[in-house]
Amino acid sequence: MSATASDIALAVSTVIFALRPDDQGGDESPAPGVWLPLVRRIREPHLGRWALPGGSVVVDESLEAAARRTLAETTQLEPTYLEQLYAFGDVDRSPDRRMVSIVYWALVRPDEAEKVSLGENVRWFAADDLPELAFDHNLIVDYALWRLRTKMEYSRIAHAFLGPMFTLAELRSVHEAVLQRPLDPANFRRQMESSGAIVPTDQVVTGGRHRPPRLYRYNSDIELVDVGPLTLRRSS
Amino acid sequence: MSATASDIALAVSTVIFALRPDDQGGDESPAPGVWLPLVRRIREPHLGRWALPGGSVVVDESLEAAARRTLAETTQLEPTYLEQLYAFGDVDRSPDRRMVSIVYWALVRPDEAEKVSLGENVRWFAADDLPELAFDHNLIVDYALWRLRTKMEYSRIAHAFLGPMFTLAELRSVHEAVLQRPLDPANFRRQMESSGAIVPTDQVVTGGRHRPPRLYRYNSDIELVDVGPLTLRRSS
DNA sequence: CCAAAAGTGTTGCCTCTACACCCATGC
DNA sequence: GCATGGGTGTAGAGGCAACACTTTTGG
Repeated sequence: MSATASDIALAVSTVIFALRPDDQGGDESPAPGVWLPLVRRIREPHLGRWALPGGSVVVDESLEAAARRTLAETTQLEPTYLEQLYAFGDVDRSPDRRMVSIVYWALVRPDEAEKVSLGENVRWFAADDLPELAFDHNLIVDYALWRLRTKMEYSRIAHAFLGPMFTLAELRSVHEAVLQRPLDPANFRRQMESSGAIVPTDQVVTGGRHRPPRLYRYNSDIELVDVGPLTLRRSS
Repeated sequence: MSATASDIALAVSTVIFALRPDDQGGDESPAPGVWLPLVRRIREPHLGRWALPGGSVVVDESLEAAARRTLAETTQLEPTYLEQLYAFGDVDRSPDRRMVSIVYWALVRPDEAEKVSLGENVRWFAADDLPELAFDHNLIVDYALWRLRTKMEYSRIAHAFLGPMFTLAELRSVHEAVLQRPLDPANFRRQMESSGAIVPTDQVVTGGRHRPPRLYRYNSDIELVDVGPLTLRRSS
């Protein structure tokens, strides 16, 4: 009950999602799946196990800044989307000392994902085929996946996996990869168009073996209204 | 970057909602509104201002347990519903030292709400007519209100404001108070019945000036599937 | 009987889904 | 021409809002 500092360690961790082909050396165009990078622990507890990237919060940075910093330090990633997930603080979640983790979840584009410096201690894993992770990180990833899938259905976060311009087929394949089921191209098109979330450009993609698809851009005016009043915090 | 303890104070706070008549001494049956109890700060910073109930986390209790304990200590309330809201950790949210607050939000029944020991330092406030609160607590309440209203539309949390048995009119008045708009009794009945969330009992309420309404009970089998995989944590 | 709230029926609108069909390009 | 994915049209099912209507009580 000290008024100046606590005996509880405060950390941030981040679940970063990217879309990658499920079979990297196999077929020419396999359906993409959800992957995430993990880092190997180089100290006890859980030495050698894979864990979410993260670290301690420095006293003069916000929680979100801490998430971005530790993410860059461990994986060199700069996410296009970053949102708080949950604060995990059960008493026994770390074997050696009491630890409270503020967990964020993030999305990165495939080209950004390539910048991850792979090595002995950083690797990509398919989100639905993880080993036993350190601490309660399996539970955390499950929750983050649930949030990703839930939010993909009612919100417009799919563009965070893509570049500034994209075809409707690309956007649809993002949804299909996350939701793990095929979507009707015709209905998907109408839903996206009527939502006002995307804006057609006057450019098309040539070079395919078929009719050239139109390129779209995200409509930044119609911003997602699904974070509630917390978006106001950015302006203050 | 110490590995044992941080210079960051860790606290929990809770936004507790209850339904109360908006005009307490006025008309015979005014439409109820959303109220919350606040405590007056008895030390700096923000001495004298109203603030959310809360306190420090003890090293051997979970975050949720800390929320329940501090809530009981300051207001004697034991909520029927308690869920984590958000972790607030901006650098400048407390003027004297760095503080990270894990905020919960809770619902209590009106009869429970009466147990609050009112006095100089604890008072109920209408949620849409608050004074300037300590720290960033106005923002926090706004966010909690948004979550309450959003969740009321897709989830079944309204019963947390009621006792074990209730009429459809009572359940509807809870929705109307939270959503601040009238609902069609006929359509509301069908939505609730078809959702399977409520079970009719064989009891009715007599004594009114009209046809006696049937009493309903909540169906605990169909539990809310809207918290995701985190509900599994309770069993572990 | 009358007032008032409980409870039921019905209609029309809107959205989503499934699927048929046309369009534009490379080969 | 033909294969392929881009893009449009459309009929049926289901959900929801609005509102008319019947039922059951107290006075």
